[in-house]
Amino acid sequence: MSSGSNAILQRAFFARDVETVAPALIGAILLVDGVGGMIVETEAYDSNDPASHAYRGPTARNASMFGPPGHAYVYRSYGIHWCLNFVCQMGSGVLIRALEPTAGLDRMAQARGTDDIRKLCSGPGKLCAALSIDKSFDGKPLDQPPFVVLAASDAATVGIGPRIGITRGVATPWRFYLEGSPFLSRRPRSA
DNA sequence: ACATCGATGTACT
DNA sequence: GTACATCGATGTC
Repeated sequence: MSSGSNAILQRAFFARDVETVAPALIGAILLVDGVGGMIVETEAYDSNDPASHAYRGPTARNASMFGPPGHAYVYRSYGIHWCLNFVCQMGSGVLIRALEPTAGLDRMAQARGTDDIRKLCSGPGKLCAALSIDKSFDGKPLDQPPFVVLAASDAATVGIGPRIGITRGVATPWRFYLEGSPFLSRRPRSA
């Protein structure tokens, strides 16, 4: 299948503006301890963006967003779920919202309590549960174990739309997804 | 199809 | 006290 070599994405890949990195991650592979799949949905957040945790500057929670690019920013959402971001240039990050599961399906099913492949990783909280990602992963480099992030092997058809679940910055269309994928957190509005 | 609700850490007013 | 980058369950049209 892969026409390319599925190169490991290094720090330089992430050290760009999120508006560029977020769509470039569609079709990339994310594994944590060998469990994961293909990234099919992302959102971009930068420090000028009122929807971003980084908007009001560094705090204890968002410190990783102001650290070096190519690292993880993991935060707790609504007091319950964990969510994973890839840190890009200073104070910006890409929220990983959905995966198409390809590796370690049995371990994901156990962690999520369902066998339904479409429900394993179809949302930012779900995929962290499926991959057993928690706060202990915050600040870890993405180009070293337990993370593996591989470049997309084929050009993806990337859809663009408004971000989900925010109340500010709603006009900025920074949600990116693999067109037609059945593994998204929500179905995009059809044209 | 949509609306509402409960679970609750972290940051804000 | 209120809001929130969520999810799953429950209720209604």
